[in-house]
Amino acid sequence: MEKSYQPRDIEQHLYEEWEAAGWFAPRGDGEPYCIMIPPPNVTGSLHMGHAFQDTLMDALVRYQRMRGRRTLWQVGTDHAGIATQMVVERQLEREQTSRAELGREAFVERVWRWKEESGGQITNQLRRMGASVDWSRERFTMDEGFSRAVREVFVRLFDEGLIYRGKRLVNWDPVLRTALSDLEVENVEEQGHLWHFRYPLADGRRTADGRDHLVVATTRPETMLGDTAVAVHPEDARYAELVGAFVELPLVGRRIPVIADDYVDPEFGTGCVKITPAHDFNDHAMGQRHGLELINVLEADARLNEAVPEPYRGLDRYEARRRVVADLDAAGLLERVDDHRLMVPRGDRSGAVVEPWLTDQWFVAMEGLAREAIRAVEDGAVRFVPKQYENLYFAWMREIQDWCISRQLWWGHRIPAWYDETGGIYVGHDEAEVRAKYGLAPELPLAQDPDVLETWFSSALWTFGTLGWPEDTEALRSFHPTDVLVTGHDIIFFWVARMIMMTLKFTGEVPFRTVYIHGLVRDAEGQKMSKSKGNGLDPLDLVEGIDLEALVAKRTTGLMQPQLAARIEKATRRDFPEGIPAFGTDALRFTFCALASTGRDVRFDLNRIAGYRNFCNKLWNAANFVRMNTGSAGDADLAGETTPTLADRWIRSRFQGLVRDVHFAYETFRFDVMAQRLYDFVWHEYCDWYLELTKPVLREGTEGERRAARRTLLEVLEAILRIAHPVIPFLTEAVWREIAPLLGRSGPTIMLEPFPETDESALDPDAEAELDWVRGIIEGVRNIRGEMDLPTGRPIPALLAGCDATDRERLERNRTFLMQLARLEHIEVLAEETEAPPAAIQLVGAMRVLVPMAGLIDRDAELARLDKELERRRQDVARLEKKLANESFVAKAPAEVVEKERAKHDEAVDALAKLVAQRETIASL
RNA sequence: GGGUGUUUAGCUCAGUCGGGAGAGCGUCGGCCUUACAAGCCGAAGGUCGCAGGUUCGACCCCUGCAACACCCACCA
Repeated sequence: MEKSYQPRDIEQHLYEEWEAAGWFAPRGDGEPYCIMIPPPNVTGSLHMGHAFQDTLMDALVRYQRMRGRRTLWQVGTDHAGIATQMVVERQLEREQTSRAELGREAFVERVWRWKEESGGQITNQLRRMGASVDWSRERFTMDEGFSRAVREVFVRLFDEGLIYRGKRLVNWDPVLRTALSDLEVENVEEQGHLWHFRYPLADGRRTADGRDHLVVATTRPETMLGDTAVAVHPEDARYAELVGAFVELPLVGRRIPVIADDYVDPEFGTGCVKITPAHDFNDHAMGQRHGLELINVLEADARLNEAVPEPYRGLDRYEARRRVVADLDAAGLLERVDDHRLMVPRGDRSGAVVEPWLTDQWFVAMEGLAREAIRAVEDGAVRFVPKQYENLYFAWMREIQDWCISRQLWWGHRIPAWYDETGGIYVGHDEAEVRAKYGLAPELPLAQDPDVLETWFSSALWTFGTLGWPEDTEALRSFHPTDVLVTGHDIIFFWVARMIMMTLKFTGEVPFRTVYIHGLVRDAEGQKMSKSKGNGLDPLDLVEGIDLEALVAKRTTGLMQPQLAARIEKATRRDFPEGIPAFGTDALRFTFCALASTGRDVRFDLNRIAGYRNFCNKLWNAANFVRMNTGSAGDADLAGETTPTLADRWIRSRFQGLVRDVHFAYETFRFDVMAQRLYDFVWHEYCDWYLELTKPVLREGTEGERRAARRTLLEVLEAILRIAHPVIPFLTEAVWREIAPLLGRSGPTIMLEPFPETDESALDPDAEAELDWVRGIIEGVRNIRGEMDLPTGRPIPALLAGCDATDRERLERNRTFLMQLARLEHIEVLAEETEAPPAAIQLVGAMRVLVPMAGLIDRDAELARLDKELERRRQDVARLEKKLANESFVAKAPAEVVEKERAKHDEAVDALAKLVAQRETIASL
């Protein structure tokens, strides 16, 4: 083994070996356990969020695999319709061509080629993270089998009337020129204006106060060309007489009615609202209530169409806005313009302002599906961790709208619907089936719907589609429902809810029993990591390291907004002046686990990963020590008689506590607690104490004691490796292969060894109590040594005063430990009748630990130290006295609590008295 | 407008059953101590966001408020 920990030397080749050996596939006849990976975009790359969730899934999967479950971690990628199509379209743009120029077939062909080229990147990154997914079962959402499942679902939903086609007002992205679902629209607050226009009253009417016009306020002037009414509140006295009257729509000249509708807020603006039923969701609803005409004034690219007066035709919507405002102003109809903050709907991929637009689209009727899915969570068939996400889920599901699933894209699952020339709709797996199903003549011309399904429609089938549905496969029977879904809260609606609905509908089962929701990974300032902000980190850069220049280049190339490059570069040079060192996969994984506390986002801080890299190094070096003391260098006979020391009994007992806590942490998805316990046990118990206690035994112990120490060193280390393996698989595997043979374990890999289970018989409260006693003395002496600046190398004498029989026995049993770890010259019990020499003092329970001052300790320094301690004890006593003097405390608190406080009080009083006496002694010197 | 989460040491975060708060990093002091200087030993550092309430007792339970973050929503 190398002297220092070098992750790059071990990680890569171990993974290749695991994969080649087929150890990731389900094996054995244990109870099945299954996790489905949230399929990443096939043409994307691994970001911190992926690395985070993949780490958590891998820990769960490795844990269950080691516990003997027949474990499947299903892997695959998503075709990610819009995202992927956008990437390829941008490539075409650079080549001075376009998808229109290529044509549909060639374009789709081109996307497939790009998928083949780039699709390996994310799976390779997944390998580098150590993910123990079953590659032999890798799936893609557009592979033949999965596509069949998608068509099957569509056809069945259509045949049941749960999928329908209709002309509806939908969210339209005029840049991508496709419909979007409500979820794909982000409403962002932006600064805009509120324009006040005068609409002249028709037929010579006047308002009550004598004006000849109404004033409407709008944030969308250009849509006025499609107005078909002006609305007021029915109880608004100002306008009551005008309801039923008409205004003349400026610029257009159309007579439009004044209507009353209680949607109108009389407090806002003037209390008059222009109504454009074809271009606003609220106006559309009102139009339906009042039978208003729908006048569509926009083309697919948001330019104005033939329905508007000639001067505006063909103008972009913003150009039209300027013209409309200018023309109204020129006509004296612009009353005023206010600044106004408003929510602007933008497409989540393109960033374009989305238009409500009337088009023919396909929808899924959600109400019934949602009802079942709500019940599944209410009944606990699906459980969210943390639980509060269930409320979020319920809130959305109870207000659910029908789902627009058609997209005007070319990359995706083509909608399995055909039309005849009269608009008749036929749905089936393919054209032949459609003709047979509907009894259509072979010569009847049919054309397939040009649109594709939204990506989330297919993702919703992920848990059962990947296992072979609609066939009744062995995999489906074994692994469905899956056990846990690990995902971020940002896709609860997009994906989790839809999976629950679709899976219940088609399998009658829930897709998973537990949904573990993790936080989002943010940068050290708490900002969301994103390419456009240039604050993202590539997990592999943390694993392998990257120098500053390369990092700057990576963050500033290919930006959507190149003008940000300078700022990003500056921030990068500030945050990573030395670049990023190579921390290794294990350290990164450990960090993710340690940061994964429940219900909050995680700030990724380089200091944390550096600390956990140090932890890996610590474990590596501990293993080094164990090997040096147990390998062929010494006598390796571990089989003979052993005489365990206190240290051996203690560490085995403590290890049981670790095992118990780690199991509990996995059960409750507290990866942070698990990491904390591993860190604490390995570093502060095994290394700081057990290894140190072992040194004198190995040097001076009897043969039986030495053998016991070697065996315990090895056995506990080996068990540590197994318990830590799900988190830090590489380091543990590398070390385990060196260590295990010494214990006669011959398995080929740690990943198939059993996970440590609790063993009550190893619990040893006596040993734990006695070692606490030993520690108390050692720490007492160390405190004196540290406070008095006595060099570690200089042995000092110690005396124990106020000892009872147990203390004396313990001293004799543990003299070697005390001498060694406290670096003592000698240690003796001070006889009852003997007067103590001037000494620095530490209290250990009722006992006093004394370090004689002669020649070592300065009187004033010791007085200062004593005063500090005295002050602390005085506060203790005061607090406890006050508490016990409180009659209602004594009367009402549980007896054992009162008793405990009394004992604490007595001890504190006793300690204080001893310190006071000691202070007098020292002061009189 | 509605909802959720967060607020604990200089920083990043734990804190289970209500019984006077912990870790890592950083800081300060001492150590090259035969596994590890990516280390060892010791120390300092807290008005648990604010105000009330319940309770013998509150970081913890209740109410209100504030700040920050996020989600949802039709105020033109």
